[in-house]
Amino acid sequence: MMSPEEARRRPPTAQQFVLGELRRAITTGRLRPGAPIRQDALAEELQVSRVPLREALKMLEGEGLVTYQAHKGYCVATLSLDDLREVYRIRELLEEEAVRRAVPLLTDADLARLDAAQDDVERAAAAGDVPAMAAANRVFHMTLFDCAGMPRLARLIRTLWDTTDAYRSMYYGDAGNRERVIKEHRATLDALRRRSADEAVTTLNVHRDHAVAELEPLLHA
Amino acid sequence: MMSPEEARRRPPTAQQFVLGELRRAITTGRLRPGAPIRQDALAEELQVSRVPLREALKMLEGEGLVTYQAHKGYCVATLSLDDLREVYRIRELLEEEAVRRAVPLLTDADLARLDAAQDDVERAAAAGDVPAMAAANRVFHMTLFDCAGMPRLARLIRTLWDTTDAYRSMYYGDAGNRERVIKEHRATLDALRRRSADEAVTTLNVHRDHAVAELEPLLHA
DNA sequence: CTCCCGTATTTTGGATCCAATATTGAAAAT
DNA sequence: ATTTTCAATATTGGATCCAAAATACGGGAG
Repeated sequence: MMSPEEARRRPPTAQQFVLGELRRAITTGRLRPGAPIRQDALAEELQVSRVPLREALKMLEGEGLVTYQAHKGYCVATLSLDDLREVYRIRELLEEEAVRRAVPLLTDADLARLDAAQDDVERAAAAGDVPAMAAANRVFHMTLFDCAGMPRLARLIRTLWDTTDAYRSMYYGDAGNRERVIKEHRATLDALRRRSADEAVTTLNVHRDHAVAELEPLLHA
Repeated sequence: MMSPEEARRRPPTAQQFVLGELRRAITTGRLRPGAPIRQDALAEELQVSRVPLREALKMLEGEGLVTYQAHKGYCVATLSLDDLREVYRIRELLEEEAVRRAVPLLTDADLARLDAAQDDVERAAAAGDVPAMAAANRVFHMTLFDCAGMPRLARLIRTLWDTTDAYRSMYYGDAGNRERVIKEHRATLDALRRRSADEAVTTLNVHRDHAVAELEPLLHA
């Protein structure tokens, strides 16, 4: 038997539940990049059979979060340096488009939501809560991208973020990085309030470049 | 028992076999956009159980080729006019990047492969073989994109092509379109041989715009 | 005649079971 | 000691079976 609140949150199918759990486990780093995924053990841990687990894994394979070899199984995907640079380059292209489309459509309500998201980021940073900050940061950016009114574009960007989330958490471990992120967000918000797409794009590009510069060394380990 | 040739072609797992078959069925239009997918019937038709079929469907869901609703099942995805424009806009961004990266890296062997691909396109066009022309056209473009040395970018572009393939086949039904495609490919090849990224990008943009202009009316049906 | 409700049927979701493949380890041959 | 082979084990792949949900259908009330 499940408690009502639990039942409300839990997705209506086991595959969706497992998908969410797996995504979290990978993007938070609880499942390390490169680690093989033992279906039996994972299924038991999540209290489901292997069937919905395998469906969830196929989904993640499509998104590039796990790799698959026939008859050998799934592994958490690893990122090479080239992969990292490629992902960030593609993000640059897609996110610029999203921002340029979003800026003329921004409503006051949108700006308020962005402010609220930024507050969450700053609160998490002040508390030194790294996972919370990573989550809030993501909400901040996705809120903006969603304003572009291009759902497929937003989805692509999301999956690109997913592939590097496991590494991004490390980035927020550093207090200096946390502070810089906040400043850069404020600059972005400022540009958005002034409806300057060019400036918003520029500040976000700088923001991204800082992240990739910090991330690169971590990939050699 | 399987014949040796058949065994060699057929993927090592049923899920991969089904994935290929489904992809073909959807992109060639044998499974119509919007059509619900009856798992039992399809599984029997492909001579497999529902388990590998469902794994393949999850993969296609991730790529956006089918839609899924819990407890209701899968349908072949349909494209709205907005979807079409969005997909082509994203393609424009990503393909421009791919071409600009590819041009300085193009070897004579690459150009020879592109020429060969173009020959296939023209042969299929002369024969009036629409599916063959669609396939050859795809090979032509992907050959170029693969030269960029950005595998993730190429994969993204491929999945974007997949989502519109079902409609693109109609495009080649028209003889005028077939002829124009050939001309535009030749212009592109010319630009590539002269190592002019700008011109290649321009011709490909024109090429794409023609396609989307022809495709738009078809989406109202 | 229309609408609503309850039952029958279809279809999907998931668990278990068996088969096929890969991996591991130990014994034997060089 | 090293390598090779083969058997034992672990793990994945797939088929069948059962449960749960949605859809379709038919009867009754208004």
